[in-house]
Amino acid sequence: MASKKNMLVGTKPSNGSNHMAVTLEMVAQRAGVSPSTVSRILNGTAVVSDVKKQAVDEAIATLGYVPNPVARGLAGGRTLSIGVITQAIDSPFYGASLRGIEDELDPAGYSPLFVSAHWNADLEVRHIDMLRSRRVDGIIVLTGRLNDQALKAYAKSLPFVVTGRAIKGPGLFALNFDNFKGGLLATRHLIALGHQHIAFIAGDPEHPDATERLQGYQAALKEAGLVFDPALVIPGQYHEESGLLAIDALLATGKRFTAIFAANDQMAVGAALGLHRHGLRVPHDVSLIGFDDLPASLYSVPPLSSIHHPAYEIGRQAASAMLQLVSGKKPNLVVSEPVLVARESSRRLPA
Amino acid sequence: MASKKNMLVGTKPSNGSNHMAVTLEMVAQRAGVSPSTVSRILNGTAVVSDVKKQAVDEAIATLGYVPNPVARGLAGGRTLSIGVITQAIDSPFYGASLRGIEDELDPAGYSPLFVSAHWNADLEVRHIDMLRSRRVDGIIVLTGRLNDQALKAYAKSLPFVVTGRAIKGPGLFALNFDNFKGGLLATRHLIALGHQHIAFIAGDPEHPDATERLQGYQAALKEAGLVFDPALVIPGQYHEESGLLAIDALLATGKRFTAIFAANDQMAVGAALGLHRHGLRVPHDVSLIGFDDLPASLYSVPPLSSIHHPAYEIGRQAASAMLQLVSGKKPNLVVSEPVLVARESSRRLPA
DNA sequence: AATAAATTTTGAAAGCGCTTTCAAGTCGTG
DNA sequence: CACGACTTGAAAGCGCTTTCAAAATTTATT
Repeated sequence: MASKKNMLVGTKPSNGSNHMAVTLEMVAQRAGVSPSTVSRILNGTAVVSDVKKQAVDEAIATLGYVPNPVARGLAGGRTLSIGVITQAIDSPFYGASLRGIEDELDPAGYSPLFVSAHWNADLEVRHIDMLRSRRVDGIIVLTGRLNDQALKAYAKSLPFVVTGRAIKGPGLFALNFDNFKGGLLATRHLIALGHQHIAFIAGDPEHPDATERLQGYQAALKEAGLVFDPALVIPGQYHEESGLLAIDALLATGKRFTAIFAANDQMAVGAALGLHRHGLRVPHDVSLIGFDDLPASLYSVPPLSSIHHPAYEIGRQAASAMLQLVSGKKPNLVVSEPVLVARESSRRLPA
Repeated sequence: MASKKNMLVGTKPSNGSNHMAVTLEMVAQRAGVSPSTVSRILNGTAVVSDVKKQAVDEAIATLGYVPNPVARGLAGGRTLSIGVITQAIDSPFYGASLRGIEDELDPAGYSPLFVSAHWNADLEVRHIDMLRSRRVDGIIVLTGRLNDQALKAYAKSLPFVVTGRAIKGPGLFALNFDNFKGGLLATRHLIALGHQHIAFIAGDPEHPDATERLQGYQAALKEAGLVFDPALVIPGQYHEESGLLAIDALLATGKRFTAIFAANDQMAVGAALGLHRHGLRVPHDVSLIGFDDLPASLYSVPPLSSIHHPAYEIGRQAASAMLQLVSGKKPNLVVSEPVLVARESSRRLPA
């Protein structure tokens, strides 16, 4: 029983795992077809007769064949990997988005490639180039720093999904969250509780979302007929430390305030500590509301009122949109609206 | 001026980025040498005459050549990527380690491939196989669930660096943190402050680190001549919720306690809220200490005393060890010792 | 000094595992 | 029985690494 050709055997790596590098060619041989046919079945790039398909499917099953993504990538095919540019891999906010991306990509057989750009446009460009050299099938940019122009240019050669901005273009999809409305909701909440002197701890003005939240704050004040006092808005950088410092700055102005709206939860937490240091109690002496509704905010003392920002969901949606994009479809998703989550850090102002 | 052969030109992708896919072959042609020579220079796999090396270096520079990691991977070479198995990409604790890994790998030209195993051994295996099919050069497992046996087997074919356990083997390096000592330190701190009735909120007994911390707690009690009361140790799962619940359980026992040691900061935070809900103030009524010293613990109200667990540093060290491993060296690192960070959540028991 | 032998540098060519033309082979139909 | 519509295989890459052997040097030998 001489084999027709030289039989392929596959190299069993001498490691414990029985991960026999079985190749497409071995599958072809086993099924009695050509490698091209196997490839076609795998990718559905052509019609193949049922008998052969059956034989191949069986060969794949018994051999436990798994396509090699690296070879695929080289051959010009897809690598089944998606680059994800985040600003900090350990950010409590983006972390949820990353998980969403992972959860969505995994069942589809795609792997995310996470890189942190640290709010630095140059680094962002470097990472995009790196991801392209690694032949990712698409790139998701979470609140990037690149200008729309550059993004559009990149999107011409590779699918892009971006969050935190409104932009359109071929091979480009954007998911934008309504930060203005969020700011509006937060401020209205405080106003509804009877507060008239509301301070605002702002985010980095470099971030569009930060200024949008500020605008929401101003709009709410205006619709309630309250005066906007610039002295009551303290600049911050979106991290805890700046929330802490903001309290000192705020108190130093000598201005009266009974409530604070922080542009994100991290600063709100810092502010809470700052108030505590000055002997001010939340919400007894001052009401506090944040923005983003981080998982941890549920457990701060007291639990922080906030504007829910669906980070996890946004991650899933971004990944879902990317999946559509790579399969040639046009994504059609809308990110959900901000919603107020009133907890114990804000309370009605005693009459 | 006829060119010798057919000149290679390189395909300029029609995208905005001027990312001209220049190949090694083009470099070779430009420098007047063979591709093999260029490859050898790039990888330092053989001695090359200075003149040629010079010519190649120049060609690389003017052409702006960047090796294609995908092709490299296929050709059996390295992919310059390291798989990293974490338990949850959005974990506040592991996040810091991931950042450390990223920071260490990046300058070396390596890219991390992060995947979450969600404390599930099966998923861990699936991910390891996936990473291997993607031809990563090594795998870092942060506190995995796999048994040492399996790990050793895997390490035979691919460098592995693991944290959270003590194990040795060829191609395998482990970084272990002294959880026992950490538990000892935390408990001693409370004892030194005069506390005699110290409750312990335990972590998931499935995790060795959790039981080690418990042992540290018991050892400290013993050395101080205090009795160990099993009723005072409440089981938990390392997340906030279980800290919150633990307080209810603790209070339900009717036992007296003036201090609590939570096996991690997340549970400590939950416990803080639980105490707050019951009208108990920290540290006035009960002192509280956590474990891990998460970045956020600095900003809880009041700032949480904790045992510093150098997550970021561990990440860097794991990556550094991996870099050594892939370059054939034997890593030689020791992870730093736990250190007590006393903040405002623990105070001396009034006499 | 001349040549043989041992070394070292270099290039040709064969893959790595898969995709994708391109053309040949099969059938069905008018 | 010729021709269009499909299915299938051969073969050429993708960009790089790596034998293998030839070419260029150096060292040894008489």
